[in-house]
Amino acid sequence: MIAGLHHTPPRESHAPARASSRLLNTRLWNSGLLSPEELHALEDAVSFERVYRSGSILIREGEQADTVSILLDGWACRFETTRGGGRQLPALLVPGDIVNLDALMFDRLDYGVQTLTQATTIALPRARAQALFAEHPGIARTFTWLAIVENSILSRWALCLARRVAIERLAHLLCELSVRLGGKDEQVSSFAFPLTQEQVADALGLTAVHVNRMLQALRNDGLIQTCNRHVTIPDGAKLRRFSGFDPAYLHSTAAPGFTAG
Amino acid sequence: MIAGLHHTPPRESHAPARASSRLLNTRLWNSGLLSPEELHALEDAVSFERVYRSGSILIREGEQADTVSILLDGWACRFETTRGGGRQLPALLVPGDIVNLDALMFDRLDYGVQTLTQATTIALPRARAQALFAEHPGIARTFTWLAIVENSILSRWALCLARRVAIERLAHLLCELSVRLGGKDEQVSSFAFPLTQEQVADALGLTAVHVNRMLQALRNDGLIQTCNRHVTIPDGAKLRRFSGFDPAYLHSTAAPGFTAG
DNA sequence: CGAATATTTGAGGCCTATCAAAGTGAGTGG
DNA sequence: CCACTCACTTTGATAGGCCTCAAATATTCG
Repeated sequence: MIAGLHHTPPRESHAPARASSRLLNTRLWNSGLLSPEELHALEDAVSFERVYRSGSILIREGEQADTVSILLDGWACRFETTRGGGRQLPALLVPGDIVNLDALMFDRLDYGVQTLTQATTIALPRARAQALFAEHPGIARTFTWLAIVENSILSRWALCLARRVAIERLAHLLCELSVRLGGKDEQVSSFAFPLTQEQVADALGLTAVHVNRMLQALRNDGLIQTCNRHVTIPDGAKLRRFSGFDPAYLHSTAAPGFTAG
Repeated sequence: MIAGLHHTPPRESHAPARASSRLLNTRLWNSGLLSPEELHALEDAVSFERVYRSGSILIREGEQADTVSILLDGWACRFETTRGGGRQLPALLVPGDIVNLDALMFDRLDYGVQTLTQATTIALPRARAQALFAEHPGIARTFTWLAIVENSILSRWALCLARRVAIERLAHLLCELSVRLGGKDEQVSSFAFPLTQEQVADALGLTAVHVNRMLQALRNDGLIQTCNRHVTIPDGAKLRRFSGFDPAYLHSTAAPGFTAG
C-alpha cells in the first residue's frame, strides 16, 4: 500500500525537540513526510492562532485567500453554492485538516469556508508556503501528498453521491468521520458530531427532512445511536458492510513514503 | 486569479530546443510551471508510447501501479465500482491529461483506468517521478499544481452530482469538455464525443435510459446538436447559463505561477 | 422565559430508476 | 451483396426514492 519510507513515522512518544509544536496533531505532521526540522520551519512560518465562533465565514466563495489555513480545533466545512440556492459541502474539516491547500497555488478559491463549531486556526502565508515548498523537500512532498489524498477522498464522495442511496451515503459519512476523527478501528466507536441535520444534508446532497428520516432508520436498525450531538457506532464492521465503506481511500495510515531525497 | 509568474508561459511559437517533445501538448507542460530543461528531463524519463484498443483496462481497481501514465491521444476514464455493480467515473481523461497522478505517492490506486477509444499513453516510473520531483523544483510544483487543479474539478463534479438535475449535469459536462478539449471560448463549438450514453450515465450518476432522454431534451431545446459521435454547441453562452457552468474551476489558463524558487 | 433554531411528522408530487422491447447501425461471415 | 450478430439508441410503462410544502414539537440560547 505504501511506496517506500522516508523517515520514522510520527508517534506521540517520539516527539521532536520542540515537543509542543501546534502542528503535531495536524495532517501535515501525520503524513509522516516531514523531518522534525521541517516541522519547525513550518511552525516558524505560521501565524498566531485565531479563534472563530461557530458559523463564522472564514472565506467567502470566490474570495481571495493569501494564506493556507490549518484547523487546529473545532469543525469547519468548505461550501459551494448554485444559483438556485443549492448548497453543497465538498469537504468537512476536522481538527488537524488543512482548510484550503489550494491557496498554495491559487489566490482565489472556488469555494467558501465556514466554521461549524467554535474553531481555532493558524495560517501560513502563501509566499512563505511557496518558499518552504521550494527549500524543504519534505514540505513539498507533504503538500503534494495532502493534495493527492484529498483527490482520493473527493473521488469517493463523488461515488457516494452518484451511486449510493441516501441511507448508505449517511452511513458511509459516519464511517468516514469515525476513522478521520482518530477511530482506532475498534468495533464500537463514539464521537462528538456537531453538525445539524441540515448541514449533513448539504454534505450528502439531500434535504434535512430526508436526513432526519434516514437517521431514524439507522437508529431503528440499531446501526447507530445518537445522544445530544454524539454518535455511537455499536458495530463498526456492520455499519461498514452496510454502507460499502472501505477505509483505504482515506490513506490515513501515516508514513506514505517517498524514496528520493 | 493567478498567484505570481514563474517563467514565460508555453506558446506554440516559443517551443523549447527539442521542439518535438511528446509532452508539449500535455497538462504537464501547459501548466506553465516547467522550464524547458525540466520538460526535457521529464521527456528523458518517460517510456516509449503504448497504444491500447478502445475498452482496454489499463489498471484494474485496487491494482498496483508503478508508473504515472500520461494520455497522449484518445479518451480514457477512471472508474470505481460499488458492490451492487454500480459504476462511477470520477474522471474523464482527454489527450494531455495525467491518467493517475496518485501513482506518484501510492503504489495502489483506488480506481481503475479504462480506455474509451483507441488511446496512446506514455509512462513515467514512480521512482523516476519521485527523483525528478526532488531534483527539479518546477516539476514538483507542476505535480502539485495538477493535483490541486484535480481537486477543484472533483469538487465541482461533486456539486453537480449533489445539486443539479440530470439535464443540467449533462449540459455542464458538455461545457466542461468543450473547454478541456481546447475550446477557444467561442460562441459555437464542436468536438468529437466518443462516449456511449451508458458511459455518460456512469460519469453523471444516471442511467443510460435517462441520459438518452435528457440528450433529446437538450437537442429539442436547441442547446446542442449531435451527429455521428460529434457534439455541436451552437450557443456556448446559453448552454453555460443553462447548466450553471463557470470555467474558473478548471484553471485551464496556463501560467499558474509560483514565486519562490 | 421567550425567540430563534433544530428536529420530527405527514401528505403529495416530481425526477429518475427499473424493466421490457423495438429500432438502428456497424461489423462479420457466408 | 445479403443475412446475421452484437452493441447502442430509442421508446413506453410503472415504481420508488427523495423533494417540497406545511405544521407541530423539541431544543438551544440570550
